[in-house]
Amino acid sequence: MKRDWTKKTTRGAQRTLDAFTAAMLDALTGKSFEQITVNELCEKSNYPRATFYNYFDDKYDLLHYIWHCLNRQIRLEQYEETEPEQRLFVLFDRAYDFIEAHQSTLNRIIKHNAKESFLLFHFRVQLGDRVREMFDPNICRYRDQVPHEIIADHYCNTVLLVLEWRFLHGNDGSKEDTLRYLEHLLGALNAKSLHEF
Amino acid sequence: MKRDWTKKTTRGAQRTLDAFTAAMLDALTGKSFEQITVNELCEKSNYPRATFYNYFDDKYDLLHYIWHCLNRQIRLEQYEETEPEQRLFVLFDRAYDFIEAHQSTLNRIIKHNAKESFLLFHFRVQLGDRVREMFDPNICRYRDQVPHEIIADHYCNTVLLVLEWRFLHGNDGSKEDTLRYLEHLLGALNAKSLHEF
DNA sequence: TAAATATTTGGACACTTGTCAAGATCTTAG
DNA sequence: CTAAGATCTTGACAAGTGTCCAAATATTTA
Repeated sequence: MKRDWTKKTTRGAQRTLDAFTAAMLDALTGKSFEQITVNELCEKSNYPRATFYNYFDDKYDLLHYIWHCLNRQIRLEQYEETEPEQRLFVLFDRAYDFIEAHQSTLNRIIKHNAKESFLLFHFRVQLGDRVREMFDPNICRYRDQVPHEIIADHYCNTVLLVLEWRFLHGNDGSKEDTLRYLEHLLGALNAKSLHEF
Repeated sequence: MKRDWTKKTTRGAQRTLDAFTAAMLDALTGKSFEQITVNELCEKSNYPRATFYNYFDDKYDLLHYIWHCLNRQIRLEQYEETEPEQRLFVLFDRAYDFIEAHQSTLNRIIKHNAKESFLLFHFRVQLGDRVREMFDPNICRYRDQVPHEIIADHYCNTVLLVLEWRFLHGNDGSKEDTLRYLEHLLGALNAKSLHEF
């Protein structure tokens, strides 16, 4: 990470970042991530190698940047307006809709990256960080019995589990079905709150 | 993966595999995985580069081999003798004891690899594959309400979550405490079976 | 034991990687 | 509009990567 992605960028820098992002996403629809080289990304985007390294440490860093941008598109800020017990549903709802909207691109990518399970791993890590903020110690129920970090990670894991089952493992099914699975797995912890919704 | 690790190796081959394993583990106690080069592993183990590439595709492949060997040391075969409902406890029990036995080595490694979260990711993937075998469709309860792959992954995730909290995130606590957290998180799905144990 | 077969070794090769510093170009405040 | 300052481009570099092949060594088979 050569720059702070949360800071504003100049128009020129944004153009360059967008070009590398597009080059990577384009490359990913044709081959696996491991096969992609920095040279190739520079050829696709018509930038010299040194420019790439101006922005990113390596191709993994670019991937993290891309996940970061996509992650930002999942708007979870509204959870502040909702009851704590319903934040889990907000997370599921927003993430489901977001992934569904990008499903065709996603399918093209995983077609060539079925075995590169770490590809989406860092997307998961980043989302996990945000979810952990949603379920801080003051909000988590059962905080006397189980450490709140465990609760937060467990929520995050479980939401991502059902989403990955639905979108990554080629399973069809309605949003309602998927939600039902989620409710079942977390039944013990907050059955009431989810069912009430 | 240049060879089938499940097949028997000759004495000479085993000596070579052991040497590269030792070299990698030794290197990992001094620097991060990313900083380690194949050249370095060959110098440490006094083997030529070509020999390394005889056995492994790259350093990631060696890491997978190491996880594979460690994974084999966690004996889960006994689950066949137990009631299906208690297999989850067997998994927790064996994995806890195993990690505890290797805690000092583990600590030295994560000291230099705190941010390389993918380091243990593939260990997790491999263990996940074994856990999925433990909870096949014929065994999982609630199989009519939630797909069994989801149940199996959820079990695996949750066991690994509490173990990672305990051993990777620097939290102290007894095995009993850790088990209690696990029971709580999975309470809805099999509270009875675990409590009965 | 000796010949046949397989594996290991060392060096050479083409390629990728990440860094650097000097120069070119774009931005923006005055 | 212009000059200072920021940003981008460029080619060269040292080091790492993965493959190949022929010679050396080890293992198996007759």
